[in-house]
Amino acid sequence: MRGRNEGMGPWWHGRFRGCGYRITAGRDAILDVLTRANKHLSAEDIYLKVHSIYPAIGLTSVYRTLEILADMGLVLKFDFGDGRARYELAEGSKSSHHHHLVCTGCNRVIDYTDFIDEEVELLKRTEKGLSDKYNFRITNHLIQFYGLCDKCAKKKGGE
Amino acid sequence: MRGRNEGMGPWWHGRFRGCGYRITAGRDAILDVLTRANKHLSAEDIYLKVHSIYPAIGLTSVYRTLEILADMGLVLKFDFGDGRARYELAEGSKSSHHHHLVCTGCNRVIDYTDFIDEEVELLKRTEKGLSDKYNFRITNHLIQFYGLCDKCAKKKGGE
DNA sequence: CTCATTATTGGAAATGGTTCCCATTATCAA
DNA sequence: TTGATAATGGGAACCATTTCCAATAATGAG
Ligand SMILES: [Mn+2]
Ligand SMILES: [Mn+2]
Ligand SMILES: [Zn+2]
Ligand SMILES: [Zn+2]
Repeated sequence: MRGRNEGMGPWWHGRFRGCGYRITAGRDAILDVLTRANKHLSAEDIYLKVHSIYPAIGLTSVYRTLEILADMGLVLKFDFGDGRARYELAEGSKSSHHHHLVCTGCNRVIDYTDFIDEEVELLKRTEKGLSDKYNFRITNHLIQFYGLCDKCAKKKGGE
Repeated sequence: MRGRNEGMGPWWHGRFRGCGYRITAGRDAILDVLTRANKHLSAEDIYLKVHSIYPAIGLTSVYRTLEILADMGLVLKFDFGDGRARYELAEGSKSSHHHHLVCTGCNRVIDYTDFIDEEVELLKRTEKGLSDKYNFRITNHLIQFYGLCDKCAKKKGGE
């Protein structure tokens, strides 16, 4: 009845060691926060959350760790147009592959998975075609829709 | 045999006046550069090009004008991950709607229109669905593929 | 055309997210 | 346990973009 991870650390330890990275308290805490988070956090958001658990953390280390995680493909880095990068754990236990709906009025971001199957299917074909034609090794894609959320549309429409 | 624009200024003068904006030499020069450009220019790129034609221009005005143009939908603003915004004239005389292929190795960007019809058709359906479900007024979308161009793939593969 | 109104301008300074630097510390293989 | 060295944190540097404001120029009324 024991969990099958009895005795070993969290899932990401293996990935880290595999890439030659050391396991540190700071990195553990950052992954912890990312795993727990359901929103799209900025580096400072993450720094503050980690800081309350592990006060020795430095903002610089947060940036460094996020860069490593992004390189390893464990987190995704987004630009939603508010001047700071946003991070979220890539496809994992909780989250599944999704795209974003961004309100240009209030910067609210909605994760959507509707139509994701059709989209992914078309994307696969497109990727294949583009890879062949332009000799590109495609590793990732970004799809975002921009517009006004209900509240912002009302606000603008009412004036 | 005269051009049908005899006597009136360039095409964007109407758009500007319609929005209550004044026509200035700086704005004319910026639009000129944007119309002529075929690459994805940064604000500084534009500033330098305009400066050689109209030396009185200031970088601040370039930023201001680009913001106006983006708001009016005449130019599109992109983030290709190199730390500065890139601008291109929206669907116009020369350019047609297209998406981007971004090399994460050297930051090269390729405009592609392959599959654009299928993509746009799916996007339309997706937009409709998302608008209804999330009550969003969608005005725009962004699609980018990331990967390594042939040169960068070779460089990494060879090591 | 002349003039008054006021949007626009350029330059300098401020902003703020991110990166760099480096002396100190912590990890981990041997 | 210990040595090699990866990782750290904090302050300073970086740099694209904004802010500020006095000077200027575009526009419409007369
Ligand atoms: Mn998301
Ligand atoms: Mn383009
Ligand atoms: Zn909104
Ligand atoms: Zn490349």
